Amino acid sequence: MFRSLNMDPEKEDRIIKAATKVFAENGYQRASTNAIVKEAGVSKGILFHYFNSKKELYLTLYEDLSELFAEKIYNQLDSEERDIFEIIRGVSIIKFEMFSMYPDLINFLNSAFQEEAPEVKEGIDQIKGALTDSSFTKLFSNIDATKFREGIDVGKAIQIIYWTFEGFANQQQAKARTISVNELNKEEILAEINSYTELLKKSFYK
Amino acid sequence: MFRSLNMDPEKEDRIIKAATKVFAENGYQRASTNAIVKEAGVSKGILFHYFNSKKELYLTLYEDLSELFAEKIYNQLDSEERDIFEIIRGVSIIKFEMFSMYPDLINFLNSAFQEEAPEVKEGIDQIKGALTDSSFTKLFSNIDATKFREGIDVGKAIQIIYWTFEGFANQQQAKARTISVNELNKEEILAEINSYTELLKKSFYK
Amino acid sequence: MFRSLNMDPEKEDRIIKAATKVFAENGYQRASTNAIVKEAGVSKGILFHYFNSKKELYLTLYEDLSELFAEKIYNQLDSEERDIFEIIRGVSIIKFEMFSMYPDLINFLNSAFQEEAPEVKEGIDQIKGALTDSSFTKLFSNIDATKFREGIDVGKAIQIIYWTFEGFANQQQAKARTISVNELNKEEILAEINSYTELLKKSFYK
Amino acid sequence: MFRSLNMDPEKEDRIIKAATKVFAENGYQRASTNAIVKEAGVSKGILFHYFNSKKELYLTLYEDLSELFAEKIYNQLDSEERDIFEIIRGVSIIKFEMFSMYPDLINFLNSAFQEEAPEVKEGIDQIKGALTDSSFTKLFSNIDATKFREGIDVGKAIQIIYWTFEGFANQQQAKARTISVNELNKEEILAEINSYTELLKKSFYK
DNA sequence: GATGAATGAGTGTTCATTCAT
DNA sequence: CATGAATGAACACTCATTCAT
Repeated sequence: MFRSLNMDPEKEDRIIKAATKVFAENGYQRASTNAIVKEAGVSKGILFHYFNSKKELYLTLYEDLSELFAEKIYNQLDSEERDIFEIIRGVSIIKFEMFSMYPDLINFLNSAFQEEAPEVKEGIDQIKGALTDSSFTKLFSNIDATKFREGIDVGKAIQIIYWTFEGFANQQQAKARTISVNELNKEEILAEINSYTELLKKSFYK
Repeated sequence: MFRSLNMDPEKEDRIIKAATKVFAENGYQRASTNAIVKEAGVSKGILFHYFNSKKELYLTLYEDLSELFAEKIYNQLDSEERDIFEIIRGVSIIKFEMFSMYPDLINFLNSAFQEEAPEVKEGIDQIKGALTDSSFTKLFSNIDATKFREGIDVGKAIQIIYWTFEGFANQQQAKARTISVNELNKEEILAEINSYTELLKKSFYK
Repeated sequence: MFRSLNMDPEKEDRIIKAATKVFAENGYQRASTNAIVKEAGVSKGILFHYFNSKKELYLTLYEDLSELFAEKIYNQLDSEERDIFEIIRGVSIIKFEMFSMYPDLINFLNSAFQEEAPEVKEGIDQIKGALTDSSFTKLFSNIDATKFREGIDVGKAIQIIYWTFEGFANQQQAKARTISVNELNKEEILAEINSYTELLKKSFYK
Repeated sequence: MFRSLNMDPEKEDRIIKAATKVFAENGYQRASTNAIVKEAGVSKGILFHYFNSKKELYLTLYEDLSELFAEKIYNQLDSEERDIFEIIRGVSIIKFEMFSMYPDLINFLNSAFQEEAPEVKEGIDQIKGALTDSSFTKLFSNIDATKFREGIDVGKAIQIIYWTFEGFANQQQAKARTISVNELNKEEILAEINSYTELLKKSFYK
């Protein structure tokens, strides 16, 4: 997966993991290459030997993790599914599970989403654009419009649904900073996802 | 408005404007006090004479601009209005107009909203909390629930409406980075706000 | 006492006291004029109006407090006394009492004694020289040499006695940093002064 | 001796020497890292690469030079010697010779002895404590008390002897600031050390 | 006389990147 | 291939002194 010249795969992995963690925790600017090499237990030189600059490291990471994430979604999601709520719930659950398993990955992706540093902003947007075109819109392009009530602008309805789940996810993440996730509130969260789903279905569906 | 000891008001203004701009464009961390004093055309010393630290400058700015913004909202909004769509449309329009007049102010507030730098995060949250309690929730506390259809969870419906307009605003802002706002798309944007309003009303209201 | 041009005596006093304290606690270099004016509750300008520079403030202070101290010694000491032990014991006790009443004064004088900052070092030495010549050596110039045993170099013996009490004072001061002085150890200290006196008398006197 | 990771020993030496000199001449506070790197002819970065802060540089220096000094004393002193005058004369001579060879070292150690800067004071005391316990008191713990005259408090007598030589050393050092040491006064100084020794022996010994 | 706003060189420290080994 | 020593510009912040009011 990673475009290695001659990379020792174990060392590769250590750098990837360390960089993901450090970038996720600090954002692009605050993350120092020193912290990354220290966390990875490798030398300074090797980092710049493989990735030529901090920027390239970040963007490579972003691209690869985004792809990994998209693949996961693509593989685990029933591609025949045409009900938008089922699609979004599916995505939410996959995201939720990945967060339990690879919190750094999800945190990195989220922090990248709102990264402001000009050195990488453009690069992020380009990668995001490419990915969105190739896989993300696909997700929403096949929606079964016949389930919506007459007179409803389906495109806009989909946007509303999307923003709702996005807003909800942000809300949960904000909470998660103070309260640690455990089984108890996992149930609660899923229940609340269902409430929003029901409400939107009742409103938009026939 | 600004707690100046005896600041020359013109110099005060230059510092405020410069800091707002530089912070808005770079976020807390990347923004350098050097860039601010250069932009403002003042000496290094004077900045620290009035604001004791970069952190204090940022937080003072945030507090004052938030208040200014909240006041504007408070003054221009009909406080008798109990229809949530009218409230949110009002807020959106005020925001929109302020962005045309003081783009740095709005950009600063938005960037503060998602600021990650630990030096100021807590401070931002505190100020936000104080403001939200005193004025923002007030906005939504008085909603006329009788307009909603039977069986609809009004609290959740309000959240959806809020997230929708928030998502829309973000979308517009993202576009605005590449395309400059002009009269033409102002009309379009307002039209689209209306479309979303109609759609949500049709779905949630009796 | 202080060479005031037109100084408001009450303001004068506040500056003097504040400067003594701040210099005593921080030494010349670390003491900031800001801290002094803040402590004194006066404006920055007035400090530099009366004393033209930090250096002049320090040296003026040093000179005046030294004189004050020398005067106190001179007044309270029996000038007819020709026994060196009585003289030194007298000085020690006066110092000790002054420390209880004006700790900043004594602390300032002590810190000045070992001040390293080149801006003031020379000035201190000059003042010290002048004072020592005019009053301090006088103290020791009149010693009754006949009390010493035959064959003893009286000048050197006096030096030894002087260094002993100086060393003892430093030792006490070092202790005082951790333990606060109270009545109990005041007695102890005086007792120990007496022991050293006895020992030296037994050794040097006939 | 110095805990260098992989320091080029010649560069190491330059930094050490420069820092010793600059600290000795200015004390902790006034000594600037700029002055040190300039004196050493190295880059700013490298100083902080090896020593993480000015404080650490100072304390490392202090510890190493103290040890070096203690070792020298330990090695050159006859450990069987139980006559306090011989011990102290030995120490004085070693100190004197070291001052001729490494004046900065001795000056640094002396200035550290009376360093007031709060950033390093505690650290100095800790190191001093550790050293004193391990080696210095050892020097005085084995004194032959039988040489002292009857009725003399040996502990106090030792203190007097110690303070005398300390006072003498300070006096010489103060002089040395204005007059440079040369062979001529080396002889004089040793002669004077002998006079004080004789006087104290005559007074305290049987 | 009295104020405190204003200056700008100076401080300790950080950091991405390079390169001799 | 791999190391980590080395660089130096940039950073936030301080401070004695001046001067318009």
